[in-house]
Amino acid sequence: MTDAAPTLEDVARVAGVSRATVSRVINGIRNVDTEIQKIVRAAIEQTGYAPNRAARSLVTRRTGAIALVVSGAGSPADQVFGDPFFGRVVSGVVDFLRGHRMHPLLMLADTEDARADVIAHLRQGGADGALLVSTHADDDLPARCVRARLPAVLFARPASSLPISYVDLDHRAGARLAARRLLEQGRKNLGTVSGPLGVPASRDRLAGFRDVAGARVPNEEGNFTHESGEAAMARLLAAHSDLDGVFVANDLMAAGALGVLHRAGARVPEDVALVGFDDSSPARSCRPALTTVRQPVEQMGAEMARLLLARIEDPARAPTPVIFEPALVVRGSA
Amino acid sequence: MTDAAPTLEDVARVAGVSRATVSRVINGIRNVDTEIQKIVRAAIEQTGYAPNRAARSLVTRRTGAIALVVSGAGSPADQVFGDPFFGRVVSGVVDFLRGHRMHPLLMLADTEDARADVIAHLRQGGADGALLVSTHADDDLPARCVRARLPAVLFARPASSLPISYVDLDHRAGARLAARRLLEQGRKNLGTVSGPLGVPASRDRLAGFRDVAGARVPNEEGNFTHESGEAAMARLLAAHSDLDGVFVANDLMAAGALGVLHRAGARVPEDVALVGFDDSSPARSCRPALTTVRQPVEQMGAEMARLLLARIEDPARAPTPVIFEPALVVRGSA
DNA sequence: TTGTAGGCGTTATCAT
DNA sequence: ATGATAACGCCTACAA
Repeated sequence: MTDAAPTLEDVARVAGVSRATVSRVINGIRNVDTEIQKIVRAAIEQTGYAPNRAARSLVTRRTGAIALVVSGAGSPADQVFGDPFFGRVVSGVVDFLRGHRMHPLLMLADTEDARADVIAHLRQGGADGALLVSTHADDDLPARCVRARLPAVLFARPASSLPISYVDLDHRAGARLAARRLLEQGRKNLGTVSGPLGVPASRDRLAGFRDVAGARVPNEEGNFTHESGEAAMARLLAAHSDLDGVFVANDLMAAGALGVLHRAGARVPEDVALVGFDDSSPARSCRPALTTVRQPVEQMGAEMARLLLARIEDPARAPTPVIFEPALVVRGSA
Repeated sequence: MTDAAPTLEDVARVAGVSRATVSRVINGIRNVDTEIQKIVRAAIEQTGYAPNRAARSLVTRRTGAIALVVSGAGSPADQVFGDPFFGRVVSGVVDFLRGHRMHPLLMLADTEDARADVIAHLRQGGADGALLVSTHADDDLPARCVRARLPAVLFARPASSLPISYVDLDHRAGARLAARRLLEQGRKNLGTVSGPLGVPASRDRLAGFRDVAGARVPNEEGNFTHESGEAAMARLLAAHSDLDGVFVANDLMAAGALGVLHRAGARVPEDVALVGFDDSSPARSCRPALTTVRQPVEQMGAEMARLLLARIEDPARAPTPVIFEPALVVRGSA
């Protein structure tokens, strides 16, 4: 048993044909005699041949990989990958990609060095394109991809207008759903806990809620973590003891808020109705389970991948935004 | 502006030197005149040159990528990537890899086709090696990697002995820690909720708990999900109403158990002390926060990556198991 | 339908 | 210290 991996040449020799013919068989190109196909396949089997990806990429200029980048200054690895939200994005992406025999290359772009590395990697042809999930609105990676003409698709609309495809949710409409639910349940004294107001999605959700609930409903700002949800809810409760309906801008914070209400002796939903956002796993595991606004994250991830592959296929393709509609999921909390 | 990416040749022409010299500068090989280095760097800057990864891989036989495989029959994408545990593994792996300018290629091997794809990908040189995280004990991917002589490292000891490196936790010792804590708190009537007994880690944790708490302590089997924790706790409570100390084999289930106890009117820790396992995010967000057995998952992920790179560097390297020690983290629940 | 031959962009081995 | 030059393994006109 020699150690060098068999090449097209070896297979061709065993099959008694030329390299070109073997290549054709492997790439499923017609115009190859059925009988010869059999012989070639047998030779492939016998030699244990596996095409060399690097050699193939060199000529096809495709790698079969795309970068899945979590971008934004200072987002510690453990915080990002631990977030159930990101897990859902990944899940949707992987699920779509597998059907196309492609795989995502995970990259964390939390420092300038790391961002430069992402760009370099793409420019070197280390991946055919990039899926960008920014954690901060002022992330400059999208613009750098555009400038370098690298195929890329974003999760969430870019802060400044850019010729680039992205997927997003109609956050504002989602928050309106939450407000209406609370109103329909007869709640009179509403309040809300928003996400960090630096990110567009947070602002949109707050705006949507106020569209329906009134521009003056009190808000406390959180940062999407469980702890911040507890803290914000506590502040809200301290300032407005008569609250009977609360919209919390994501489920993780809502779970925290639920605990605070509980310990304050308020029954949910009897005394205070609570609506979350995302429909992520915490929403299902809370007791009572959360009534929440569903964001089809997996689908959004899949769509991102679809847009990217289309763009890779046709570089001239015009950038497209795809906006998803939220839906209210009614459970026990409101 | 032409469209073809500049090559070594282009840079060489601009700098007025040979391709070889440019290559040397790029790869940081000594024996290059300082003055010429400057000229070459300027030419690189001017041309906007970026080395072609495929061409480089073709000769170096390295890709700079490793496969991070979640393996095991039928583990739906959303369940896997949503698991905070997997997020921690990824986090540790990415963190270590970035220092070595390498990136993980995410692959889900939940069907035979997908597993074959993983092997094929590696054999084709699509990645330099694989990190395998199996969800089932009877996963055959590790054996297939060994057979194909593909560098691989496992998370958790393989079911059947295999010449392959792996990282693992001393689960049994961890469970003993939990049992001792409960005993020290003066608890007399202990019970436990185990993970699925098909997986070695679950069996080890149960065995460890019984080492200290007694071979006959009642157990109810769960499957590591929140819901299964609720169900198992409910069964345990129904059969043993006098329980005053419970060890639940992971935090997710423990969070479920906590809710069940709560609704059953049992105060934690006053009436029933509860100890979890993992020290994952739910442990911190529960109220009371969970006393739990910490598993240094991020470190374990990093070590996996370290072992793999060492093996890639030196294919003759002997397989090594690395076992981590658990630690008790005391919070409010026990 | 099949074979021939050139080229993809690097690295690495030689001379010089 | 630098420059030719030969691989690396594959795809793809083009020719037959």
